Amino acid sequence: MIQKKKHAFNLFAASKGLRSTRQRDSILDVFLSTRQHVSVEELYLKVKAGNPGVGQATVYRTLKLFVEAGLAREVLLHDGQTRYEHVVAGEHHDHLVCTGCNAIIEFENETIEKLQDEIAARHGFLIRSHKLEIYGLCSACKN
Amino acid sequence: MIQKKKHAFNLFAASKGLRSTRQRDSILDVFLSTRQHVSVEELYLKVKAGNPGVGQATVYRTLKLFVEAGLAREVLLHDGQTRYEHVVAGEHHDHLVCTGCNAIIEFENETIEKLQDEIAARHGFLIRSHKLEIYGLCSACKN
DNA sequence: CTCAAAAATGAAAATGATTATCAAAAGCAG
DNA sequence: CTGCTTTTGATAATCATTTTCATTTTTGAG
Repeated sequence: MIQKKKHAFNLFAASKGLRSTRQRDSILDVFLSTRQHVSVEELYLKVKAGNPGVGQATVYRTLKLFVEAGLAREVLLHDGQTRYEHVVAGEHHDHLVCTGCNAIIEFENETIEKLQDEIAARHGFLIRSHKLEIYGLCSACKN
Repeated sequence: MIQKKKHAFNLFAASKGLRSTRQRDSILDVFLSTRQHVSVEELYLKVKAGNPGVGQATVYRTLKLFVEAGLAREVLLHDGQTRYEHVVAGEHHDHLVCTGCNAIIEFENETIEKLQDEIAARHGFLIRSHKLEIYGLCSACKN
């Protein structure tokens, strides 16, 4: 799976005339080894741990490439930082965000997706992506 | 309706020990006269037109009060600016966001709301708010 | 393998939105 | 009015992100 994603990125890179570099490889490794919703800062720190010379501008730049390549997706929560999550082919999930402890619970709901398609169709709208976030308190925080 | 909202804000303000000021009144007026999804900058410019001395820090501060008072809701789209929309009691809508022309189409879907409640219940999650945004191309832009 | 062109990088400066600071002004209870 | 507290405007500070640009790497042609 990690191999598949790396391959996907290489294909993308080749098709765009992008070059293969040490820093892109290590950012990809770290990203792939990561749990969901990493911020750029978190990623930057992890990358630097294994590869001290990498600058954060490069991490920013590279994450945008991952998004273009379809490996990552931007997630904007409410903390003023852009986070990135893995894109798993054919899968889409949404988020329950706990405003108490910042936990994020993922869920999938096929019916909601279908309803979105219907709504879009009704408006002649072509869906590229969507984002559903439910804010509130998780079971631990609501008491 | 505008009267009702002003009243709501006054009640809120009173209950919080907030004072009634010229700038808050005029920011509220402008906000209420506004179409959906105003950015702070837009609001600031409009307020300044009728009331040149108002500073933008005040507009930022006051909008947060409106959110606390339940008159406004934050909407984060993809342009790096926080926007505010009116809260209409008992009504919630979501957005189709056209990435071509930045148009925003609102919609409501009762079934999606219900499904969200079910999902939350299943996770023991207490919903405070939610946000559903569908990105893509509107009928005019998709060709 | 060598080399020049093109692309990528790191460090630092720039940007843009938002927030904090603080002295002066305004609102309000008594 | 008076005095105390909140609010305000101007400006500085912050924070995430982007740009700039000189330098380093990569790559592909020869």
